[in-house]
Amino acid sequence: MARWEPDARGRLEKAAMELFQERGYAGTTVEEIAARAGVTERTFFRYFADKREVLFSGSKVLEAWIVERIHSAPREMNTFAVVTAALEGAATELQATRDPAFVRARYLLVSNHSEIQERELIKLAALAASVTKALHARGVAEPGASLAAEAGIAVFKIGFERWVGEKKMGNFAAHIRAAADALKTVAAEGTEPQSSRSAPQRKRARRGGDEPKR
Amino acid sequence: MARWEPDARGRLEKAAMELFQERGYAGTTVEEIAARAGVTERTFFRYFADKREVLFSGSKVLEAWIVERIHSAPREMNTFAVVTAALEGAATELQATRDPAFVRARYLLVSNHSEIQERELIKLAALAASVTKALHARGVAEPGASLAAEAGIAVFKIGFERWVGEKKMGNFAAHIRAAADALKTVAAEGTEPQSSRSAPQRKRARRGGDEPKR
DNA sequence: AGTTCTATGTCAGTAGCTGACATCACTCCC
DNA sequence: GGGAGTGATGTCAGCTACTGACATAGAACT
Repeated sequence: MARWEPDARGRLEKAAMELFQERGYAGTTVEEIAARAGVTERTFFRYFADKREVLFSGSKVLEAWIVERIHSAPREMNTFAVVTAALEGAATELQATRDPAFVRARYLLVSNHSEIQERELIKLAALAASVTKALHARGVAEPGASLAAEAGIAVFKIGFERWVGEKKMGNFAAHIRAAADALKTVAAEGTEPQSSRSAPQRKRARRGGDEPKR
Repeated sequence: MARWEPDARGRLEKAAMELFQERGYAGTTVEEIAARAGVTERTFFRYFADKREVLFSGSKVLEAWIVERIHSAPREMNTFAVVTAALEGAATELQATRDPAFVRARYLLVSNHSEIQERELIKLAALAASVTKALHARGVAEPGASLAAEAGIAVFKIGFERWVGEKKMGNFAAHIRAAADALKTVAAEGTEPQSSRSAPQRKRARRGGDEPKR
């Protein structure tokens, strides 16, 4: 028999999520998390660099999903399409492998605690950097690669928020596609009347029924 | 005569920047900052919510510049143009009122310390939220408002990085304009071949001489 | 059987941050 | 002009996140 219960990391993550929901993030100490997981505080910090990090085990996986898809995208596909397709694929995979209730609970936790939100944002920034690098490997030049990556992250964020905001969480990838289309529309609006900045505003075209209400 | 030296806040900010550059962010304690500013640690925390916050007095000003410009933009102007114009205006104002050496020093500090970078990112996220709100006030609907705001922030970030990256920092607003144009190009690429995703990649058009080397 | 490995525990210490209360020049008001 | 605030600061005690150094005991290897 093993000397210790296996999967201390997993137990710590589970204990942390439970306690954060029971008592709030600030209201629970690392010592309490460790105790519930049956280890000491010191062990917690061997697995996680700090208290927040316990909530972010999934971010490396997400990044891998996206980057892989960019690398394996057909050569002729244009940059923004590659990015959005990769995001849609990752979204589908995420939805297939994660419990929606967990995803929503974690989202609420993050959006209610700026301390955690900061960490989330830097993870997304790291994701953008990885996407940029993957685009460079496809031969995409600067600043197009960075812009496509950052725009992609914006699309992901907004698509995610609208997905999680649904009463019954539907198709994540569809929300991403909708956000990408909306971004294209917004960006294109500014294209023609650029020199004389007084052309009448065009109405945005309504796309098919995937968009949430609101 | 006054009981205390005036502008404790300013002295703290100055002392902090100096010490962070001398000994690094992690290598300087709040106590040291306070001592150099001639106050106690407790007083530091009366002016700033935490150690990082001492570096972010400028972010409210920047936000105000941008939001004001959005509110006062002509009604007929289209959304993305409003945002980029506001960013360009704020960029010009920032460049006119801040010492480039300070801006660069602060940038290097932020980009070398993930702890500070997290704070920077959440300030930008708050900025995006304010831009979104200002666009709502113009009658822009969701998700276009959020997307335009997030895309604008991406443009600002990348324009800023490329500006600070220049040996001799030139025209900030021009970098923002270049980034905005590049984003439009990137987003437009994905427009036509959407249904059959195998159309040949088009070369991106090179714009005029404002773009930095790299 | 002995050695080494590895995940964990123990302990002491630093630094960020907070609440409670004290101080004292200045100001206001009767 | 004297007493009662007021407001920026100091003092102090304390919590918690986080770290380095060292100890321990099964497990695995030879």
